[in-house]
Amino acid sequence: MAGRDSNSVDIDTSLSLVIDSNSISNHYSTQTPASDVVAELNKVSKEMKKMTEQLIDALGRSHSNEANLSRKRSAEHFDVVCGPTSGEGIEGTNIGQYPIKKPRLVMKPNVSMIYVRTQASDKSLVHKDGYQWRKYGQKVTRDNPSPRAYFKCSLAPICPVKKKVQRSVEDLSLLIVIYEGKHNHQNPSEADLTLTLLPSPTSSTSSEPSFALDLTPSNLCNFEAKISPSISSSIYQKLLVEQMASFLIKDPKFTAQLAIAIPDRIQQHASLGNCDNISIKELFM
DNA sequence: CGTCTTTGACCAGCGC
DNA sequence: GCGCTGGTCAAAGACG
Repeated sequence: MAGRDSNSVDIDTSLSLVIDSNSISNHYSTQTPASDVVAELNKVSKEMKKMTEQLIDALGRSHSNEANLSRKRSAEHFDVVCGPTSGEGIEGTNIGQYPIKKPRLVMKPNVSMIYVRTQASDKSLVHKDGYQWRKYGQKVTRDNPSPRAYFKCSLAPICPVKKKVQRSVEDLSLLIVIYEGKHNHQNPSEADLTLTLLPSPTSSTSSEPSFALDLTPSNLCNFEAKISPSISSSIYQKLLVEQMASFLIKDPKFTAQLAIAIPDRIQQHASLGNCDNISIKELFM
């Protein structure tokens, strides 16, 4: 995989789409009031929309430069496709004003890429995402002196997901993680993160409704789609949301604050007689 | 002893 | 057909 002459180059250099888990962790301190968390959620949702537009713009520019690409293996045609969007790819979409050339339209389904900021001193290619991986290879590629590590989901062959991890050639503290496929099982580390945001039959006696909020990344994609319906058809927004969500939901401080904030907001809506079938968007807007 | 990582060899796709 | 390159395999070693 050559970062220099694929779509990833523009993401890396001009957009700098990087999530720093440490900064998120510090940001949502346990001292943060619930109302501040709600305000932050609003802010984050707006930023996500803005970043999505920037990403689409950057990718569009990279597509416009594709005619200058040197020879490339078809397998090297990088696919920025997120999550369970099998068959969607970029095919058939027209990102902004930039046309997409046909030869690059052969996309692998269920391929996504994330950037992870790590300690610059950390030379390992370990990226902890909650799933268990088995390393099956490592290779130094032509365009990057840093080795690329190949991982399979530890549940293989039941789970066909693979991931490739490599340090950015331009920023050694940046880890590029490319996922291929979709897990057909639950993330072990997320299994206990499921709160309740659906009307519960057992809560009928209480004035405070019980809810179930599924905080798995796939569902947060839906959450984001509600936030910005104008670009909900974009496949790239899922990439952004999954990346952000995966960090947010793994931060115990953030989830704790969210657990406090949600019932608080629900109660506010309930007091306005407005608690049936409430969406996340309505809850925080 | 079982599991995981390392690493050289091998294979397949692509351009020339 | 050949060389280059990325991806995968599998034996050997490390580790708990």
